[in-house]
Amino acid sequence: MYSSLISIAKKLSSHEHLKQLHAQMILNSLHQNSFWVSLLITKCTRLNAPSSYTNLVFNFVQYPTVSLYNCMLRYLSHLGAHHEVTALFQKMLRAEVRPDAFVYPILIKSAEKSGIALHAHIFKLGYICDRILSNGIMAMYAKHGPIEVARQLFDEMSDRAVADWNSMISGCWRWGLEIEALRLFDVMPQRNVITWTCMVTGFSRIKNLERARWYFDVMPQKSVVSWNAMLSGYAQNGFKDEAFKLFNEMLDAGVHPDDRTWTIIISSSSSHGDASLVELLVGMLDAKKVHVNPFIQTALLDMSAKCGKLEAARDIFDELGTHANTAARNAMISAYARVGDLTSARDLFGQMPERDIVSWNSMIAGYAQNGQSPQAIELFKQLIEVGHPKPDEVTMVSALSACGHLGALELGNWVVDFLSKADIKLSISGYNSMIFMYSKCGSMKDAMRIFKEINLRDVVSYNTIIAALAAHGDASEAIKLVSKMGKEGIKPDRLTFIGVLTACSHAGLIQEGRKVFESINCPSVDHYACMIDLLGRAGELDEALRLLENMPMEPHAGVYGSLLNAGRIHRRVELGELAAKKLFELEPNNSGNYVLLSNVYAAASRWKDVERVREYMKQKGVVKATGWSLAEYDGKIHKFIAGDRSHERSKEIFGFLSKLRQKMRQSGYFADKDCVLSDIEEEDKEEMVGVHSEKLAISFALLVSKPGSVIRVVKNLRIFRILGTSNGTIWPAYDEGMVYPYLKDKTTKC
DNA sequence: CTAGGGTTAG
Repeated sequence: MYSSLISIAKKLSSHEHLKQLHAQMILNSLHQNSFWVSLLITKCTRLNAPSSYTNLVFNFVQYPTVSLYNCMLRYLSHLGAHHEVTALFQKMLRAEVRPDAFVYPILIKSAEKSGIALHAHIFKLGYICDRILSNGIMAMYAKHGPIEVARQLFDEMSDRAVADWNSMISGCWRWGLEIEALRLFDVMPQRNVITWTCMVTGFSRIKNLERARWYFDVMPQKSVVSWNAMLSGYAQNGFKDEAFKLFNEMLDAGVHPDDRTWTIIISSSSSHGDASLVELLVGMLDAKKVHVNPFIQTALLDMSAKCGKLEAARDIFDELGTHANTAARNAMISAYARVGDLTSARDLFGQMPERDIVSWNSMIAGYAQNGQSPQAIELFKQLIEVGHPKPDEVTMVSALSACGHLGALELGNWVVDFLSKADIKLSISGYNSMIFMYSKCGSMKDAMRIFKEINLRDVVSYNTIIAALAAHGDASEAIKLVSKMGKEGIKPDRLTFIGVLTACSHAGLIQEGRKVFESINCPSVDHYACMIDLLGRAGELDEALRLLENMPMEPHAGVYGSLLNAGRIHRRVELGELAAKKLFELEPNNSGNYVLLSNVYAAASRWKDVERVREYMKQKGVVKATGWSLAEYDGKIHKFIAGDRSHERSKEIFGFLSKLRQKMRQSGYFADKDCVLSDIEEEDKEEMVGVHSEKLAISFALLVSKPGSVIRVVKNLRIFRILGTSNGTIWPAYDEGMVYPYLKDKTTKC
């Protein structure tokens, strides 16, 4: 009677088969039989059956035996449902089913993965003498800390098995006790493959690939796990070529890659973004008839997405169906975010049954990288409100970057404050994003402070601070830093030179700029654009033109843009026209170019030509991009669009603006053109085009400000600090450094 | 059913 059941059980390889078997069991009235249900649930574990189904099967049984409980606990633990493990264990105790020796290793493993302390207490009560259990408990402390407790248990052991040494060594590596791990390795009486593999992963983790490789090479035998460990070491540290080389060596050595090997290889080739590599790998998987599990599928999904094949990624995602775990969903979210489809990303994010920190980070970064900083910050605040999962460095990098793009210093300070209170450890990239935030918000002092405080800097740290100095026109400091980075053994890259050249340009340092330009090994188009900008701004327009004509590559829009701007500043209409002509070809829809050309004519008082450009724009259907400004007030960002009345206090703002103007006119006050509130003559034109966004922002700032408060209005590089309404003084915040030199000394009183 | 290796975010 059971033979047909056994034959079904043997070939179980899909969820469908599970259902078939269960149906047969019901037919044979075996769905109450602990033995058969155990068998089925063991299969469920292996095939990652959904918990809804497995729970159904389990709940059929009225009086489960100990071993059936064990199977179910193992299933839940495998699934990562550690709270359910605890619950089921308690249910088992309530049902007066006496736990046998097999249940504890399952519970310990679950406790180990989840760090649920409750379990540990249960075992400590009397199972410490069993060597497997004592190892389990020690391993738990080694993994989750405190490592000292693990050490104490280890020292108390009467006779230590290799497994105990291995757990302890692994724990030492995990908690950064490199020296102790090495010492234990040296003094232990016996070592096995696992011990050696521990050393390989240990050294990989601290990025010492050479020593990791040394242990890998000298180990007496290797298992697939050892190969995987070494491969993963290379992959995680960005040594893709070495990973591939080792993978080939592995195949040559006749070692069969397992599913984890494939996962590592696929994910490490993801960053290549090379479509042909996808085909190669998929071909290999086919040829070797590899069973593609959800891990491999997720890696494939991610790789397809990174090669720009969103459709293929979505296909894999749909194929995964119920097997799509959090990681797979996260991969899909970032795939959408990468192409800018934030709606789909957010939909998926909203539908997730469980969200881990990667889910939040993917979504927040998605917003931050697609120019939607307010949404990024909004989501970050939501995460803090929910309280879990705990934000990590990646979260903070995105949040800080969003604050930086908005110029929101108040928010930025809040994020930094949160970060230190939550005790989130930062690496170089975390500090770099802090430097970025401060410098974008105009707090050069803080940016410099962080830059000096961190003892490890990389090329990104330097590029960030140099770009900031460039924006402030502090060229001498920028040049100093380049030579400093040389002393620290950091090689300047493309972006470094762009930064220094920009700095020279803003400070008008032609000689220094020339020297820097000549020192660049193989200047790119961007470097030429910077150099032409530098020469052009400084008035050396003929030299700029010569440089342009002798470029070894085709100039891009940036190069002509620099020339056009130079033509405007120095009223060289013919150069401006030349540049504009090229720009209209290269970027026919960029309204900025048309505006710039009309400014060239305006600067030369050729009003007819100004009109002609405007006509030309209309004729071509080019719409001038709407201006916008931001004001940060009370931790919130207020956005103002030119001529727009959508702000909730719009009425008051417009009223305030007109009062302000009256006051200015009465006092006969007149300031020059760069002061936003001063260009009264433009008022009539505003009737047609709408009020400039910056005026709205500043009016708002003045309206809400209390004496002594600081309100920041940010647009491009201009930050206004409001000292109070009593005398209504505003000025560009050059005290914080964030202005071009030509804005200096432009203080307005209203 | 002790100890080593996997997917996703910057």
